[in-house]
Amino acid sequence: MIRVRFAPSPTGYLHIGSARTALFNWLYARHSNGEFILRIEDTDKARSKEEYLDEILGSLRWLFMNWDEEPVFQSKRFEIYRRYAEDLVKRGLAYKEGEAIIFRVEKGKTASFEDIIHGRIEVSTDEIKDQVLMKSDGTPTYNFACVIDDAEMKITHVIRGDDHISNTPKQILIYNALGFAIPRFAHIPLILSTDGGRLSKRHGATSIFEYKDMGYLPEAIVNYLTLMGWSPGQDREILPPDEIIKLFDVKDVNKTGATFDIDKLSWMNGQYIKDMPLDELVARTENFLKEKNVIGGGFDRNIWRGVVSVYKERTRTLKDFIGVHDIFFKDEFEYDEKAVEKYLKKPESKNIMSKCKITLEGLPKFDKISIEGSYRKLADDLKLKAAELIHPTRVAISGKTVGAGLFDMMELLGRDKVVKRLERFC
RNA sequence: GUCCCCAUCGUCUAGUCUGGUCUAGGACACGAGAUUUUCAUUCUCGCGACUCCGGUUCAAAUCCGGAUGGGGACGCCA
Repeated sequence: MIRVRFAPSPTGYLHIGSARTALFNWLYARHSNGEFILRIEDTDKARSKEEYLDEILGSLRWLFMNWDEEPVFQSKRFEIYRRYAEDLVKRGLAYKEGEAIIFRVEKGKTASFEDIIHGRIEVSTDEIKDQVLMKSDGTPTYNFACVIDDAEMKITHVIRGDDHISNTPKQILIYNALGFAIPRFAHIPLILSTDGGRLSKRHGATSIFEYKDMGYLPEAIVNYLTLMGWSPGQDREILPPDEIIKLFDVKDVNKTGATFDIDKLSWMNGQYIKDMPLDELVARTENFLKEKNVIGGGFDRNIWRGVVSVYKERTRTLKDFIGVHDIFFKDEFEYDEKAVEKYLKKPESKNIMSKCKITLEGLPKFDKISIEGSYRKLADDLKLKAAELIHPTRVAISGKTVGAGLFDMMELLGRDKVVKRLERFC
């Protein structure tokens, strides 16, 4: 039985890099019918916070990562670490220095391990200093608690970031001293920020919930993150979670650090929006708008359904739907100044808008086919190109030069709103 | 500074293990064009990379060595 773990430290939000580490663990567990365990590394009492833990767990759930057992908290296991440390002292493998317990590293040896991704890695123990096991304040160090927990939790594969490669030889020494079986290790490459170096706050959003907030879908994030360091081959890129689970294997993860590219994430998010069944997208956009407190009195789900269906092909994030919502359900929305200037401030503009208005008021039926017919006829009568009516109308009713098909928009808005908005420019 | 890891288009990657099918494939971005009432959709085309130097070989992106570059670690942080 394969058992992997994700071991976050609740001293900050779950960021992109950690989420990817968690994801690779989770994918590997699900792929191999194994177990995915959570261990909370809260030994640093000063920095660990409950709210961070909640956010981390919430982020994992949001990204579909379910775990199989109750999470293990290191803060509840201090006695266990102490016992192991005392035992090492008794056996002469560690010594006390004040309240601290320190592991003695024998020089002139080699600490080595076989990494699933990198192959064999060897380090001379001459490079390794004696290691603090228990700190003076009675808490264990990372490398000590990590070894004991991975062993006691029967973790078979330790999948973690590249930055832990140099910790591993130290941990190997402790595994051996304690007589524990050594798990398999897979050190996955880090995610870099655009200027190289670690991903950090300075270079845009790093926390998973910020991406949620920006209107990215969890399945798109999972898909995108998986592709940073792994590829299913056959030039495939859009893969729903189920498909990824089927194909993913840690041994296929590559060794090179990857730079996070939000443009590609956005493109991918747009693909997921485009391909999502309409009713699901309607529900999800509605939830998103509710969370953002955008939805007010005038909201109508049937109209929204129509709106979503004409906009879904051209929308990249859920957040884009906020502006769309406002156009259809609010009377006051932003007008793009330049667009107004370009299409509605010409000498003849008022006259044209008036004619449009009168035409629309006279229509027996206000559906897109009738509207389009009337507009094309009016353009003919005025000896104008249809575009010369269409563009100003679009700006007048939506404030923007871009959007869904104009006649779709007009039908969805309904005659009253369209006429009122045209009046603003008559 | 010491140790470790890595090295294909601007970015993510395929190919590297098992050398020839790679004058290096795909995607994002970018540029041009087409369609469309506009566009943020779609389609077509284009741009664009094997870090360098040696070696092995009939043949190297692929194997070996070195250099350079980048990243990581050197905490009683995790």
